[in-house]
Amino acid sequence: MDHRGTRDVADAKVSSSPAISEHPESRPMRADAMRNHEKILRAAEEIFALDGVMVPIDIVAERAGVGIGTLYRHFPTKEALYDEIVSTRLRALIDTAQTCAKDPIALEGMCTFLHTFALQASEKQDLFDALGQAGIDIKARFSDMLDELTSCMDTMRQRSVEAGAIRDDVETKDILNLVMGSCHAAGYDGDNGASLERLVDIVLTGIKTPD
Amino acid sequence: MDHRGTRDVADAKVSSSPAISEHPESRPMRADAMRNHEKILRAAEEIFALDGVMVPIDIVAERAGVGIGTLYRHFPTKEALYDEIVSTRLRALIDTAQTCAKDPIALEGMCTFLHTFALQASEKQDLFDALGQAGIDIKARFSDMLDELTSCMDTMRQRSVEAGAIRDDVETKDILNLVMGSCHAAGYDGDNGASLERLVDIVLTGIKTPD
DNA sequence: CTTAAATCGGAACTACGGTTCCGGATACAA
DNA sequence: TTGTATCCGGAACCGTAGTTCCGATTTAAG
Repeated sequence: MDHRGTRDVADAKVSSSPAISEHPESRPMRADAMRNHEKILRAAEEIFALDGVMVPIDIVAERAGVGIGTLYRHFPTKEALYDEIVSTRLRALIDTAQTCAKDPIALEGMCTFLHTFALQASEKQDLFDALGQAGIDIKARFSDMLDELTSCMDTMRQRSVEAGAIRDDVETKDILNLVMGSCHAAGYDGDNGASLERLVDIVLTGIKTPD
Repeated sequence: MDHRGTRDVADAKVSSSPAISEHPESRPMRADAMRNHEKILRAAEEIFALDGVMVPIDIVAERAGVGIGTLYRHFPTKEALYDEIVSTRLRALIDTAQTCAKDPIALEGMCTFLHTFALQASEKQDLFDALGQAGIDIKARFSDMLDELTSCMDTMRQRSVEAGAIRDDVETKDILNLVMGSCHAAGYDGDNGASLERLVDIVLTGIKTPD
């Protein structure tokens, strides 16, 4: 026992160059605009991670050192901004999942992934929100990515079951929600990392086949 | 394995007689007023259970067949109404916990309680909200009851540990949050009961001492 | 039946968060 | 340097949810 890992993965930066690609014909975005776009993204990343989806939009603008109007020029909607951030994070998580799903030792991959997953969800409040809490509609927004993620996890689960490593009567989504519960537990104590690892291990113990 | 139970407990009715006790001197509450008080409480119970804390207050009034003004006459605040409902439910849960804490077989009591707890939290959305989600401030409102509940659970946990039945490195609050995670999982599928039992069992397996 | 106190109902007020709009400022090509 | 297309800022607007207020209605005592 002791499946730490958390690898390097899943801490990608939100980037993309809005200057180009939008309308290949027109002039590139003005320098100050690009700078602001970046500042907003940066601020949103920090604030959403800390306070989640519920934070008022003007807080983000303020933090970015930018007016509300400017923010809305770059992102037509609060949701649009939120999407940008969360989908990037989800994308990174999916990449991790895909890697883990290929681990020669199925259970090993599962453990690694769940720990990474838990860490990310507890560090990034927005991700956490998107993954479970909040409105159902928010979930719908990322449904395709969610499906992709779930399907990766299902691969891990199935392979582990076939290897006789975990119980065959547990659904993938159950595992996911159990881990989310762990995040919730660890989150509200300011209790960083330490206990989260332990909780995830409890869940893992629970889904393993009894020796 | 198969610790069902869910006993009879924990389904108490919200009651109390507002007519008396308020001002022992003054006249008793008018008949229609008492009827309305009751109707409001009844409606709130149903709606909060179904939709949680977030439901607009006028929905409750409407359901009770009463004007908003009337509702506010009886409960000066949305929170007041919410308090009434949730604290009654919490009280019932504490009673169950106290009973379970006395079970001669410590682990048995723990299992019974956790299943009851999970069932209640998943059936009564408001209880669920109060216990975890939502704002931290809501939690603060019931802090003394929460403490009482936690202390009961801690008794169970400690006795189980002493009996060598469960791991000694798990905190009470961890257990609670793990179970909440289960509720969350079961809740959003309209998946009633069946899978919830299974999830709680997973958690229980996870916290037991390896054979 | 009369009448005053208690209660009812819902329009209106308040606070808050998202979004729009437009006069003024800025970048940058000519 | 100048002109203009682009961008900035934040006041104002809108919808939503909680709460207050007061004229209309009802209870029940005399």
